[in-house]
Amino acid sequence: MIEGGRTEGGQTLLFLTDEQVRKGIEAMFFAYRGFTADPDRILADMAYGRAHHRAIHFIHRSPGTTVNNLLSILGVTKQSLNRVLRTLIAEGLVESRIGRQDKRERHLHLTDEGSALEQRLSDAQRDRMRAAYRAAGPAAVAGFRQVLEAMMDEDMRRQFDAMRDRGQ
Amino acid sequence: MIEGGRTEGGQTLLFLTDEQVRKGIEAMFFAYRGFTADPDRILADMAYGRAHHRAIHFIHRSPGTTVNNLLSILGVTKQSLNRVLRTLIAEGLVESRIGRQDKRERHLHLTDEGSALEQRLSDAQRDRMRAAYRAAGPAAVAGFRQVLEAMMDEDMRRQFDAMRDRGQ
DNA sequence: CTTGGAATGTCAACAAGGCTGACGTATTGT
DNA sequence: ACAATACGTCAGCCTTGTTGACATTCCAAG
Repeated sequence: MIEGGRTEGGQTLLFLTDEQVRKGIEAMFFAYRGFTADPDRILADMAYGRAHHRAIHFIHRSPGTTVNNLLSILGVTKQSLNRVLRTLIAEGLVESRIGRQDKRERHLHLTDEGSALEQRLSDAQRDRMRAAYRAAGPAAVAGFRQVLEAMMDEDMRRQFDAMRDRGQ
Repeated sequence: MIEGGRTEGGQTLLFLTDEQVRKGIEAMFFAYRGFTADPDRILADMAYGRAHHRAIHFIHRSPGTTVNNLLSILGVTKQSLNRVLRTLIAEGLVESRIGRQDKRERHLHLTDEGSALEQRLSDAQRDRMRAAYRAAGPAAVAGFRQVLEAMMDEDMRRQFDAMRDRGQ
């Protein structure tokens, strides 16, 4: 599928039909449902939702990140994030430490309990992703990542690349 | 990136590290934001949201589809869909025709006005997708689709494949 | 012909998680 | 001293999801 008559220059002619693109859109829609399904199931039993998952994920990813930083990564308002963060701090999953240089800043860390939940959630999500990766193979995964990156907004791609550099 | 020491058997060893998988998860998160950004911007000016877009998309895709059918594609409750559908019908974007064989069923169609909005929305979304496809190239697109399909739930994949067969 | 079940619609109530606007409090930099 | 920054919070609104209850209409089986 998604083949397309290569020209002599290595270009393709047929793979950009509206139908192909539309199928990509729908694949994205259905895949995202699968992508969030497992953590959602876990969170449904608790008082948390997808928003909590996202916060926990990125705090785990960047321990000590500030509220403002997290805000721009998640792309929500501080009021919205605060509501989530407040419950996570109250329940002892996240710790908020006052900055040492700049005391206005709050640096966010997962507690042991927070890390445990993060582990549970990302295990579920990673299992699915890993299975998909395994089924598709490394070449497909490389293509997958290329297309996703090309699909991001500029700002997002910058955020993403910044995290990638650190993560590697 | 996402390389990985091939063994003699054509298997790979290194591309399934937690870090690689985690990056895939984050790529999915950021890319989905980009994916929905353009239609969301258009809809923000109107009284509609993402739910309306989804309904319109799949009605366009499968004209005459029943409410139940749409329900299972979208994966929401009938009450939730009904609220969306009611406004779309009231505003004259969607037409609901009583079934000829089974008069309990309602067959959904876009009106001209509904088609016009669908066009506007999917043009925006397709432009981004098309740009991403073009930037990544056909091989990457094939991999992208493979991974997305592998990421879906069984039921979703069945839905998706059914639509693919018709769409081609 | 009656009756059970299926498909649909509708009302009500509620929750999550977005949003805006306004305001308060430290703290920092000019 | 004063403006700007980082953060928290209150109040209120919207969309979009949920459950539960109930009415209607129709098909199909007894």
